[in-house]
Amino acid sequence: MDKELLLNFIQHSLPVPTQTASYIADQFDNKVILKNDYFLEAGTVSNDYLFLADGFMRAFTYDADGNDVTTAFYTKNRIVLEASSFFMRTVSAETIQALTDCTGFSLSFDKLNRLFHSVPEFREFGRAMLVRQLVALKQRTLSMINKKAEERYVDLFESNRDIFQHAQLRHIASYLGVTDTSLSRIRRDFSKNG
Amino acid sequence: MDKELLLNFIQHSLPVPTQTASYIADQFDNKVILKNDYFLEAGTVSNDYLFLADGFMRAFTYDADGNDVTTAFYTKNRIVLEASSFFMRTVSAETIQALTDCTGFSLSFDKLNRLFHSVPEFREFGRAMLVRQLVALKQRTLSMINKKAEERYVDLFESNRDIFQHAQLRHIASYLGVTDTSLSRIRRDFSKNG
DNA sequence: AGATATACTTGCCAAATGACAAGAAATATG
DNA sequence: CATATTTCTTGTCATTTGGCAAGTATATCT
Repeated sequence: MDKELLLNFIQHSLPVPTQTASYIADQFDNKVILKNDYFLEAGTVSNDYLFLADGFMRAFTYDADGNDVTTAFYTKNRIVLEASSFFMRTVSAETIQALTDCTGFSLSFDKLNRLFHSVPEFREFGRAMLVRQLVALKQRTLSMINKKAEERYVDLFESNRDIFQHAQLRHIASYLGVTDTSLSRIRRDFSKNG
Repeated sequence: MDKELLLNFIQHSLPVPTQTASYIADQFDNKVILKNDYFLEAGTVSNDYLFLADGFMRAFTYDADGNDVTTAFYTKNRIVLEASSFFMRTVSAETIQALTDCTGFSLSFDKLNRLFHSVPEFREFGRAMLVRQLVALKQRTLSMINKKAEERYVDLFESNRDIFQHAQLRHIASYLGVTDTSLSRIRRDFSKNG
């Protein structure tokens, strides 16, 4: 497994010389997570920042009635991170699970902090990481308020069609804030009228 | 209006010499927002970080049916900020409104960035600010999933009783994710059984 | 391929929530 | 202080959504 994709990602995120980018990439460890295995378990502290080179994951928690609720999907060439637990060193309420076999590159909390000290430019990387996480969460929160489930479904379908290739409809349903029964009805109406 | 409260807040957030804290505090401008006026309007870019010295505010947006939905409450001695718009320089989907006459100290985006350059310790302040915002948003998002409205009501009542002194019940209702009708019923059941 | 398990759709019914309206209470205004 | 306005509660009714179960389709395993 070579680190080309990771190197690409770093250079795309941060304007640093190739040499520095290589040094940063070298701090990452190879990570393999088999289908259905966990990258992070609820009740534990997240200790790894992960660049997902290949595969597909989801985060989930449980609602007040004990139903499994998907809170996020992660696709390849993107970051997998439960930022709140990772940065605050608190136990996570969410579990992150591989939905297909996954490979990627992980950076521990300690190594990330060492990079902050040894590579000054990397601090900007940290700041950008936080802002990105915050913006993504905010957008999702707002979309749950100012869009109907049907609209969120269409958005997801248009923008992230690959999710439909990997995730089960009940995972997508709970991500959209409805039951699988309701999603079924949304899909029926959508294929008729939409 | 003196800046003692602000100075206090800064020194509590950041281990810096009094002189440095004073210098930071000097960058803030006095801000007065009268009851019902806006600190931030939806559709504009947030340009101010605000330390609320006195008063009470709320943030709100509209749902798909056009209903006003409260997304946050802000109490005195705390920060008022729409982080996503402020840091990304994008238009805000939320409006932040004073529910009582408010006074505080604001710092513009430019001045904040200048502080990052002129006061190295301040960068840690920025990082901590982002993490706090992220954690708060995450906690709220999760509580909307894994607690019932009744439980969120009790939590809010126990932890933030002053909100009930200032906010209208319909604002609290939408913040909890229910209509004012439902909140009325929750309160009735709560005063009977709880 | 055949058998078994899992996932998806659909209909029916129940429960929860919202919409609306009327009255009571609280607050603001002249 | 009296009136007007706004907010809160509560009842009735309608709508939405979920729960459940049966049937269908799809995927998995040997």
